[in-house]
Amino acid sequence: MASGRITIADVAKAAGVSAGTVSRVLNRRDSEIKISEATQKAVIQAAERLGYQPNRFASALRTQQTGVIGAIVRDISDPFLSLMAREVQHAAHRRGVELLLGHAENEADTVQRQLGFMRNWFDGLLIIGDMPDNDALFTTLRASKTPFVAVACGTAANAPLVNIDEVVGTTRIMEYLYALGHRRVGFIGNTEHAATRERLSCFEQYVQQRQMVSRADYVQATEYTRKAAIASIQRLLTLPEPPTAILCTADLLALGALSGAMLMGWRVPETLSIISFDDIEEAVDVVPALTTLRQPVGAMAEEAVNLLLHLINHPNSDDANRQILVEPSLMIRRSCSPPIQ
Amino acid sequence: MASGRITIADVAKAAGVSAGTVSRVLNRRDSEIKISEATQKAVIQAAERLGYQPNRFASALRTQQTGVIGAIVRDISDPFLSLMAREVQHAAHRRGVELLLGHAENEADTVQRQLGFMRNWFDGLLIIGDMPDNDALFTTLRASKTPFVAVACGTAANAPLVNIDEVVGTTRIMEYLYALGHRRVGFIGNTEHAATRERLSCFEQYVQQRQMVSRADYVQATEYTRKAAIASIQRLLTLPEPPTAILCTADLLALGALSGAMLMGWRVPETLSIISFDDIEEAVDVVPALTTLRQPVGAMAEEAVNLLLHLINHPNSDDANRQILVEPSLMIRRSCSPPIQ
DNA sequence: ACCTTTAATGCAATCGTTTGCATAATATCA
DNA sequence: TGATATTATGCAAACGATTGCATTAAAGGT
Repeated sequence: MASGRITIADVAKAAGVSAGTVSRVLNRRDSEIKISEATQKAVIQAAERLGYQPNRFASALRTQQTGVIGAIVRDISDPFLSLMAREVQHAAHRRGVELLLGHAENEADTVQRQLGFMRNWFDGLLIIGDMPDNDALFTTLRASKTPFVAVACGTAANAPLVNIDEVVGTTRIMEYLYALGHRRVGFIGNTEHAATRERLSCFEQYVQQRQMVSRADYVQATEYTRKAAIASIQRLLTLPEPPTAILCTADLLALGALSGAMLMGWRVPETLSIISFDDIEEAVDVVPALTTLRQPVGAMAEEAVNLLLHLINHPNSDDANRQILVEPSLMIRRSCSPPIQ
Repeated sequence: MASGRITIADVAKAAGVSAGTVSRVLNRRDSEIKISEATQKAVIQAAERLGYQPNRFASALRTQQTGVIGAIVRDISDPFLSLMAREVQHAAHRRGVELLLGHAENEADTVQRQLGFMRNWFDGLLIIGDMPDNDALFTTLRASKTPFVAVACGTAANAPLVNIDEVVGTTRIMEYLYALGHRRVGFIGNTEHAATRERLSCFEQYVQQRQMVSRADYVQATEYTRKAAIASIQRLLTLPEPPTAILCTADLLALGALSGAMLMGWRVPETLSIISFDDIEEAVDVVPALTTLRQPVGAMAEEAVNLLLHLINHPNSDDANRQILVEPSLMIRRSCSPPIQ
């Protein structure tokens, strides 16, 4: 900790006032008890001169809050989630609060550990990405009265959340594919994630409604790794009647699918179209650039931080289950074209 | 914060002992003052039954330490650094201490902000990745007597650090390229990073020593983004006598270079070899899989945490400038082959 | 049986802030 | 000019854990 040695008492002495007064001038929220201009100057100068840094622990002990929020990220090295982590921190800074990140390793007991730890440290928590045992997590949080907001965990949870509108998003993708002429579409995603399940059900509904080709083996439930996506697409492409387009529920999977297809000698988009969700940085730089449904990460991060701050400051408001759905947008690039035959 | 209501006093009352005793049984380091078996049982049971969770702020206020360490990461959505962040947290957990992450946004003032904040909160700090103003940062840290370890910041800093041996690594790469027959090698890297400068100087030395083709425009100083790497390689490949192999100081840059080369119709490794540093997850899944110098992230993370913990527990030890260099290893995959002509 | 050692626990001060209440100083009014 | 309202500050009690010192109770020695 290396605590700066000088305390509020030192500043008080230097400024010739009492400790209470120092405290008041240093964090007076406007329209509170008045302090004369003269003492304000004196205190501030003294504090500056001595390089006073308040001891956050003493403060937290007394006030029961820390002014910092925590974010538990499912997997910090997932490109989409780390982007969200970055934006969320940025948004918090803009609002003048600190934010610290914890990585959950995508494992249930690590999540619990992080949770038990961070709950005591922070004024509120952001849950970023679908954890292994999402609902249990939310229940715990609610029970302990910890303010929290779930980000990018799907839209179904009974909790305050920020997410894209999955139905709108999936439909937009399917409409695009349909308009290009695709009737045989494969699906690759990790169905352990709530959001993926929502996308899948919307996908299936669309396929049925438009009377596209519906085959059970067109849907590949896979782990959320590039490697798994490679295996999945290889399975898809060796089917007797392979799909002409593949919908991946994340750019990460699409990148794997792309590698897998290339390894088998397919060409994207000439002989196979690939479309996905997220729009991570890499999506635009890879060859071919990915056509993907962009999640507006910056806007989502901002909404999430705002909502959390609101919940912290109004513990009993009726926004306790506010669900914020933001609109995604389709970034049309190079990985899709009309099917060949 | 949602502070669990019950305090040590409640536990004391329930167990029929004093608060001091409760404190002693709950965190007795072995071989200290003795407590009778009976009271130990009573206290532990009471604590369990009431679900007692110590208030970490009170504890920190009194003891001047928190039992958690912080890690400032240059850019949390950099694939290599986020891998390091993940491993570092894992290593800390194995050692029984908590670790929290902060993202520095790769900007000098955000670094300062994070620093001023985290210094007061944590027992020690890990600095992960080369920050814009590295040396100033270390000086500040040293001045404030904050225990810290620099990870993946190069080997030159006057600070306790963990890094690969850059000379060994770069030499290994160059020897491999030379053995394949390459004599015209391009270099892409962000020379604002200390590690990159070390690699560059080693690169130049090797080129000279082996009398390979040495041209100023073979060295492309670039930003650390895929996009910038694309631009760099395009410049390299339009040279009158373009290199036959490209050395990128990071896989991220290699991936950009790969895209750039493909866009211009070059084929890797058939007409151009690409080699790099890091070995991120994607390196093995991309097509062609990258030949790259692996940084043993897990081992580095473990060394870093161990060293930091040591510095925290022995503030005046003479390890204050311990430099730990670990050995990298070349992962030979598909992105390099002998030059064509 | 009394004195000394040892073992087990309680007491109370302390860490540095914040904040309700009391007080001193000044201004306002009759 | 004295009584009252107002303004600016000081005082001291929390917040919840840790820990040096004092104390009690039990054990050991002669």
